[in-house]
Amino acid sequence: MELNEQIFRKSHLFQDFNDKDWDRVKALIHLVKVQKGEIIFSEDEKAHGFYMIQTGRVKVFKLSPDGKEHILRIFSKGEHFAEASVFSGGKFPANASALTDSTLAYFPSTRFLHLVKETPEIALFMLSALSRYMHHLVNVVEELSLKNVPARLAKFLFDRATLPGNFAQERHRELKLPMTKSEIALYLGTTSETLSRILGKMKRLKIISEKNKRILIHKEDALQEIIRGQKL
Amino acid sequence: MELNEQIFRKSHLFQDFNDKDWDRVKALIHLVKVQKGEIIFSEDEKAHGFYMIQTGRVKVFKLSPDGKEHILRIFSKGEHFAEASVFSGGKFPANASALTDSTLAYFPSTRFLHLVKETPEIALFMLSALSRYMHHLVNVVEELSLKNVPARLAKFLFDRATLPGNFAQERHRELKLPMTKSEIALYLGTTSETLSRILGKMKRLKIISEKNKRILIHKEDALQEIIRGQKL
DNA sequence: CGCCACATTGAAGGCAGTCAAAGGTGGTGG
DNA sequence: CCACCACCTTTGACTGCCTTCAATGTGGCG
Repeated sequence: MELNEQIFRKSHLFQDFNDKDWDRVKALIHLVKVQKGEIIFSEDEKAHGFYMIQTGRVKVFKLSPDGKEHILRIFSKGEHFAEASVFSGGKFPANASALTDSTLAYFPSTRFLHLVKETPEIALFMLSALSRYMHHLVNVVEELSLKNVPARLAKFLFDRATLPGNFAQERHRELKLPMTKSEIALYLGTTSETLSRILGKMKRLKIISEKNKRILIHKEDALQEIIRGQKL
Repeated sequence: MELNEQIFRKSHLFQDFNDKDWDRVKALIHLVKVQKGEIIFSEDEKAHGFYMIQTGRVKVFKLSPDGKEHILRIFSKGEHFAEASVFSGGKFPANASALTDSTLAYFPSTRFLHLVKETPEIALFMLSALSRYMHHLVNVVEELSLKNVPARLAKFLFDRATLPGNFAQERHRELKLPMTKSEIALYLGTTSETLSRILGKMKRLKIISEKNKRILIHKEDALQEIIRGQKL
């Protein structure tokens, strides 16, 4: 196991760094290997640093008192998480565990803060990254409180299908399900049963179809209507 | 109408600034007067700067396609909002309007970014502020998806009652309602009718009582149980 | 082949939203 | 000073989305 620099130098956090700055960042990194299912950190634990993924996938999630789980986000190669806790100087606001065996680059708070103070560009990159994530969270709040489950699912499907990398020129948009349906349900703040029912209804209405873990979107306009609140 | 410097110099964003740095910040400010109900900015409008409140109260909210509103947060004197959009360089993620006649200090993005580049301390303060707000948003997401309305209300009451400034040594915790009940309902992602019913139930169970816009908490433990998911 | 996790389907019940109407409250102007 | 008005709050009845519980179906893998 060793550091794969390319992955990190391509990340939006470090992409504009010159060799000198990058060397200083690199010096901070501790590589950490975690196994599938392993807890990386827990809510309310004192935050000591943040992570960037070299290989594998990690989920960041909240637990309710009775054990119900809501996945806030799933991170994969090149993405970083828990960076906010470095600056708030407090506790982790959520839990993180590995979905697959993973290798993580760990950046300790104190040394990283030191670096930021000496390199204002880093601060601006991080501000930009945090701002974008905040924008995302605001949208999550909107969807949870203002939209019903069909709308949230429709948006999820549409967003995934229009990601760069999926061919938009095709007659029908298509997406690969990035996680199990149970996980998607937790991500959308609902249950697998409800998700299954709504997917079933969409299939019956021929809005979508499914074929070995891939969803085909047949009626993009109908999907848009549902996102806008049109009842299914 | 003129700039009240003290309010801003006491804010956590600028509190550690010396006179020279503050003068540079001050030079950026445009004072803006808005009337009750006036829109300050709208979602998806190009973000051009951020605001800090000199007097008055402002709500930041999301609208669903059919006009339903969810208040993300209410800001008052000395607080700043929309700072994230400065760094993401994109659009406002939500709407803002004045709850009362207000005077706002407006900081244009480009000039402020310039300042940040030259003053690393500001960057750190902003990182810290954004991190805390993100922490808050993550909690909002948790509550919306994992907790029912009674739990969200109970947490709201408890948090308000334990704010520094409210006397914790009193036998019964107490809080002043910071906004109308309708606004609280929107803030909690529910309706005024539902809020009214739940408050009524809590009063009937003698968990709380209300007396001219103030809530008295009689059974703190019961409130905690409700936060933890105990049914009302 | 049989296990196990994931997925689907059915039935039942509850939480909360909507609609409607009545009661309360504060502010304004006559 | 009080009457009016606008807005907020409360209460009732009803509806429906979604969760929960339970049972059955399915697919991958040792």
